Amino acid sequence: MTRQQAPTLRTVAATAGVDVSTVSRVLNSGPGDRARWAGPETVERILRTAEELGYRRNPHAASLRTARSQLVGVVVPRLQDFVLATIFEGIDQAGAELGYAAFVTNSLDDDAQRQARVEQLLSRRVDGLVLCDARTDDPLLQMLDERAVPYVLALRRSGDRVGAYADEVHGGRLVAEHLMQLGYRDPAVIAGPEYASTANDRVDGFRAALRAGGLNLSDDRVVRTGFDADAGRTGVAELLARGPAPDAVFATNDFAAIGALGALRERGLHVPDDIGVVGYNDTPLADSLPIPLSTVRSPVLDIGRAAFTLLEHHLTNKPHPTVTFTPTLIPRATTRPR
Amino acid sequence: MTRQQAPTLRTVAATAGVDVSTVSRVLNSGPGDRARWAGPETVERILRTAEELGYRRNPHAASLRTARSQLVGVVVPRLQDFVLATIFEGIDQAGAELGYAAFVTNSLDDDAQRQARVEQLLSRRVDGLVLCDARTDDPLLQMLDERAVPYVLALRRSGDRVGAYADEVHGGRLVAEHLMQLGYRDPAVIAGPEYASTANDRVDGFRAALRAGGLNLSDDRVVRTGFDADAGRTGVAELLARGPAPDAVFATNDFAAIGALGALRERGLHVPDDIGVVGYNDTPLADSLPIPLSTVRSPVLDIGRAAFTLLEHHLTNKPHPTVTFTPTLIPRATTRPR
DNA sequence: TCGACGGACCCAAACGTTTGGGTAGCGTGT
DNA sequence: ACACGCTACCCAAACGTTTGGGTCCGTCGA
Repeated sequence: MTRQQAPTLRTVAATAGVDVSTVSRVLNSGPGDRARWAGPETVERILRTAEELGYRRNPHAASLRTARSQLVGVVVPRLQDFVLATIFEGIDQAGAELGYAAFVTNSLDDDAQRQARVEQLLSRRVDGLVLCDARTDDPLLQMLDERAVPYVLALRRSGDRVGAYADEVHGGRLVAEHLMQLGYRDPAVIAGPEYASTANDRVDGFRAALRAGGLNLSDDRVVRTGFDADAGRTGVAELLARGPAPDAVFATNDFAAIGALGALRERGLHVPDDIGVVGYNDTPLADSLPIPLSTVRSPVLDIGRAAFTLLEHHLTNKPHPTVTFTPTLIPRATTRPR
Repeated sequence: MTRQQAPTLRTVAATAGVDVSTVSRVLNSGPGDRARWAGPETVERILRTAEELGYRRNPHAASLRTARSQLVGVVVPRLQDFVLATIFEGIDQAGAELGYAAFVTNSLDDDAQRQARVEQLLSRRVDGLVLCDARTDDPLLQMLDERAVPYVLALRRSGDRVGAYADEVHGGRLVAEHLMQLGYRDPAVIAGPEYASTANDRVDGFRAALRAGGLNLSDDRVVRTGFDADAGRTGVAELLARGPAPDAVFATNDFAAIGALGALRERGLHVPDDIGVVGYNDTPLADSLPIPLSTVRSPVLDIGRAAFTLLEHHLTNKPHPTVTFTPTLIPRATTRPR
C-alpha cells in the first residue's frame, strides 16, 4: 500500500468518470435530493467510488468557498467547573449532529481574557459564539452587537438577550419552600458574585418565596462571596460573626455548600441537626458526600443543547427565542424536618 | 459606517500599493525577517494599512494552501473530570501561544465513541491529536500508527508510546510511605478500571513501597472499580464483605475516596480514628471537605502544556521524547499518626 | 566598462470546494 | 416537423492564501 495523497473531489470525479461539480452536488445533497443531480446509477457509482477511495471533503476548502466554517466558539468562565463542562458537552453534542465543531475556551471571568479569547475565536472565523459568562452589564456583548457577530448566551443572562437559561428564580424559590416546609424559620444565604445573574436570581427567588411564606430575609442574612469551596467557608465565618447562627444556610453553589459544611463542622455545628444546608447544581458528588447534600438540579446538558440550537437557528435566520429550563429540588440528608 | 466586507490580502495590497505576495510575506515573517521582503518604509506602510483596515488572515484559505490547519484535537474520557479539564486547559494554553487552536471531545472510554470522535477530528483536518484516554492495549492507537497520524498521549500510557505523563508509580509509593510512616499496617486499595494505566501504576507503586517496608498487599485487599464516587462506596462495601476492615484505604481517585468516606461513615467507621483514607488528584474540594482529604497532587496543567509541546515538536520534526512529572503528597485530615 | 549580484519587488499557479450558468440529447404535445 | 422543456450532466470562476519563480535596477569588484 503506497503512501497515497488524500483523495480530493477531482480524484473521485476522475475515477467515477464525471465532473467534480457533479460529485460535489451528489455528495452534498441528502439521499432524497440526489436524483436531482445525476442519474440513479451515476449516483450509485459516485457514492461507491467516494467510499472506496476514502474520500473526505476538505472543510477548509469548503469554508473558503462558502464563507461558512461550520465552527462555533464557546466561552466559559472555567471548564473545570462541572456545570460548564456539561453545558459544553451539550453544545458539542448538538453541534456534532448538525456537522458543526466547537471550540471552547476559559475566560476566567476576566475582562481582558474574555476579550482576547473572543477575538481569537473570531479570527478562527467561527460562524457564531455561545457565551456562558455574560455579565449583567456587559461591554463585550455590546461590542459583539455592534459588529453584528452572531451569538447566544447560556446559563447567565444579560439584559433580555437571547439565550438558553435555567429558571434560577424558580430554583431559589424551591429551596425556600423546601426549608419552610421542613420548619426552618431563619435561613441565611451564601451567594455568588454580583456579576453573575444566576446567583442573583437564585437569591431573588429565595427571598420572594420566603416573603410569600411570611418570612423576611434581612440583609445581614445574605453574604456575597464566590463560587468555590473557600467562598463557603468564609461565608459561614462571616455569617456567624454577624450574630446568632441561622437555622439553615442556602449556598447558591454546591462547592460553596461543601465549604460551608466543613466550616460548620469545625465550629461544632451539626448538620442537619443544628443547622440545615442546601446547595445548588447537584454536582456529581453531592450525592456521595459523607452527609449527602440537599441541592437543586438544572438540566444543564439540555441547556447546552438548546444553546447550540438557538445559535444554529440564528445562523440560518430561523426564529430563536430564549428558552428557559426548570430546575428541580433534590432533597437529601443536609436538611430534615425540625 | 457601511457594512464593509472583511478585508483580504488583496484589499491591503491595493491600498498599500504593493502586491499581495509582498503583503503576505511581510505579515507572515517575524519582526526580524521582514526586511528580507520589502524596504523599511514599505514594511511600515503595509503593517499600518493592515492595522487600519483591521485585516485578519483567513485561516481556511491559509490551511487550504499550506495543508496545515494549526488545529489539534484532544480526546478525553470526560471533560467533566477536573483533571482532564485541566489538562485540556494546559494544551489549549500552550497551543494558543503558538497560534494553534484545540478541539476537545469526550470519548467516555467507549470504543465506538472514541473511534467516531477521532474520525470526526481527522475529517476536520487537525494537524495532530492528543489522546488522554489511551488503553493499555489499544487498537485505535495501532490504527493511528498505521495511518501515520501524528499524535501524542497524555496522562494514560500505552506501551512505550510518546506522551506527557505523571509518575503514577511514584505517586502510589508516596501514599504507601505516608501510611507506613503514620503507623498504618493493613491498608487496602480501591483501584480504578484495569484499562487505565494510571490506576494500575498507582497500585503497583503502592504495593512495591509496602513490600519495601515489609508489608504485603494481598489480593483481597485490592478491589477494582471505577473512577467515581459510587465506585468508592461499592469498593468499601466489597472490602468489608471480604473480612475484617483494613486500617486504611487508598482510593486511586478523590471521587472514589469521597464515596468511600460516605460509605465508611454509614457503617459507623470513623475517619481517621478507625480508618485512614487517602485519595488521588487533589480535586479542588478535597481541601474543603468536612474532613479534608489526604491526597496526591500531580502537575496536571503542566502535563497538558507538555503534551502540546510534544505534539508540536512531532509536527515540526523536532525531537520529542516522553516527559514525566513528579506528583507530591498532600497530607490532610483523613490520615493521622496511630 | 562589464558582469555579477543582491535588494525590492511582482506574477501566477495552486490548494479543494461550491455554484451559477451552460448544453446536448431526448421525449412530448401539437 | 418543430418548439419546448426536461434530465443529466459539464464548464469555469471564485473564495484568500502561499510560494517558487521571475524582473528590474542599482551597486560593486575586477
